[in-house]
Amino acid sequence: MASASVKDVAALAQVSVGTVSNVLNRPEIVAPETVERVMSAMHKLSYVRNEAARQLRLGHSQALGLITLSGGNPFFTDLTTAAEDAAAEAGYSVIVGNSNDRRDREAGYLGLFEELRVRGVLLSPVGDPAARLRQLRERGIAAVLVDRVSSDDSFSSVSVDDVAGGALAAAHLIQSGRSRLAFVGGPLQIRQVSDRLAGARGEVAKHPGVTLEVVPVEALTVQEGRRAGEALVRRPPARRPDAVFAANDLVAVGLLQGLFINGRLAIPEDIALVGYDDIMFASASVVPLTSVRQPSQLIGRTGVEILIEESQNPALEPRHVLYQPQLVVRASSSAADRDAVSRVAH
Amino acid sequence: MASASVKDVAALAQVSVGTVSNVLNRPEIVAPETVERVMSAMHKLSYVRNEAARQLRLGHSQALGLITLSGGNPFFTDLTTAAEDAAAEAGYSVIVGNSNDRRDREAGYLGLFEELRVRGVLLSPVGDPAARLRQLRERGIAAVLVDRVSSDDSFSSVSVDDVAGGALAAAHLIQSGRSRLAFVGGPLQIRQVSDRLAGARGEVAKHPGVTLEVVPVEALTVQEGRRAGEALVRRPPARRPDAVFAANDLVAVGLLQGLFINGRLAIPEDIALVGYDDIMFASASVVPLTSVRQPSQLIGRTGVEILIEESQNPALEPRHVLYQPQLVVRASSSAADRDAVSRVAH
DNA sequence: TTGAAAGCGCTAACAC
DNA sequence: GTGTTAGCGCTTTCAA
Repeated sequence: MASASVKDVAALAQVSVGTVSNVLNRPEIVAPETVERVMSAMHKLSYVRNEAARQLRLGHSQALGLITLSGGNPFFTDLTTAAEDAAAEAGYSVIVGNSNDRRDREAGYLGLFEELRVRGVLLSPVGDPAARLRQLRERGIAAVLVDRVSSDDSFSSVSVDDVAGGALAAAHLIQSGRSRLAFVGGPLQIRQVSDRLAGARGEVAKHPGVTLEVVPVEALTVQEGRRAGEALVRRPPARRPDAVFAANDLVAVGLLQGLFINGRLAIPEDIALVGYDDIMFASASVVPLTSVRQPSQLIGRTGVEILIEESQNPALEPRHVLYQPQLVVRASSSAADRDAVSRVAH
Repeated sequence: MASASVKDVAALAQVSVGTVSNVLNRPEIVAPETVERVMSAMHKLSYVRNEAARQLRLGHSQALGLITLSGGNPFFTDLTTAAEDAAAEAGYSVIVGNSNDRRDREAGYLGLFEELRVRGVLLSPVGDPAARLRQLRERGIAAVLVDRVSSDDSFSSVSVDDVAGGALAAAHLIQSGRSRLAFVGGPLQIRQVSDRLAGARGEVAKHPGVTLEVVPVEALTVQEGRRAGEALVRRPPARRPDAVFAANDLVAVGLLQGLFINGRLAIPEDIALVGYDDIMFASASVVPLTSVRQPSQLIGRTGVEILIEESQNPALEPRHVLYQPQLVVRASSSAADRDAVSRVAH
């Protein structure tokens, strides 16, 4: 019942605990015959190394912390899986926490990771945690941001150009002949959200006569998107936008439910819709969704790689990797695409 | 740089380390004025408790392990979130791992959790890990299964009646007038999959003239579903099923892509489709999906609650909680529903 | 190649 | 109320 320790193994194998530790960590320096004997003792006692003791002695764990904005968003699950794979290859494990866009939850995980003495933290920040991250750095914990923070360039970042992505979406809508755009997203403290909006604004500014309205939502979820869609439907038609850019695909899917399924507006005829992330459900939604694609797996993998390098060498110059997003056009913004599909349906 | 320890705090506050430990763990037994002094010293040194040392001393961690079958499946993300909430309320944290239906990955996480000396493990098993779990139990680590394992009733379980769910789906399809059913799912070693199939088989057996074919897939993913759909499309129409029951909604969404979007078959006219889980994308898919709903959050919460109780009292009798699934009918299996929606679209 | 011993930071039992 | 101390299981010098 009480777990066997190195001591028990040593006793059974008739060697010292130092030798047991050596077969665990540097088997090449101990005599093959001794290795054999120790291994068999471990097996007999079903010995399992105590990670806490190891970590206490070493001064830090073999884990990385990852804080995502939302566990339900396929963009982050893809990113997470890739991060775990990259970490595993380097012998690290990953502890994942979701802040759900809340500063207090982010702070909570940062505290937990600090107590756990993780080697580094990869995070999609809510607001601006730079001060907190500097404190972790003091303690030897590296940090890499998914999406850089404005106030402190001393932390490496891996991001996608969200301003460019927002511009891409708005330009496409304007080119399709739309002039009353709405941006549905929030909270604006999230950089991804405000950048996508800024990109769209920049594009709108280039086209006189085109307007952009902001419809705020409390979170980037299907539910909030549906609520926003229902509110839009209740407006008199003349006051409705003719195109909507959603801050992510979850919101876009919710808008589809609110506008199309419940609200009975035609997409894209009445309102054209563009989402963001190109999650795997985008192409299979009730009206296939035009979306801005991000390389989620690449972001996760690159982030972990930089994090591991920096945790091993804190003196490294911070790096800022910026990937470019890509527009994927489908039926929700293009009548041609819509008809191609709906003709088949009947 | 080197982290401050209780010793440093004690020195600065001019008390002993025992007192520092007491303000950390039982502040009510130390004089208010002393608490004050110690707290301020902690703050000055930005002291953060070393969880590894605490855990080493205590003999176990304050964490629970959770192993899901798939991180990309919204059913499991819902379950996970609810589990985390329930754990947090009781002062535990949750470490999550995805086995992706692979035994070796499941074994890997079980090993990691054992090294971490977690208090308990909640898992959706691949195959039958009962022997391994008994070994963890020896070490004082409790286990609760999401979906019970046949070979050992001594572990508590929280599951949904998958046999009933499969019967529900098949009965609905047969009642809608279909007679050549196909079940798309796999691997069959996963209990959820084989039970859903068994339920469907039982229902089919009651109706002479109705057949059920099994179309195996390697994993319950959108990609595998799409592949299966494309294979079905390539068959001569007479050899195609007139109804498909997918082992989960991810597969169903993939089938929708393969059959409808790429294959240009009419859903439900040519093939009626039923999925499983009722994820939030089911109602917003290209043809809204009929699905069997499971109480994912309730499962996660109940599982954690039982786990915590059992980790505190290993002598408890194992419990088996069984929830009932519920059929949600949408357009993918019912022409009436489909027309209601598609009429609006034009 | 192996053994002996110190010490990582913490908690809890016991003494004062 | 507070101080002293042993020891959790491990790794890593240093000696032999």
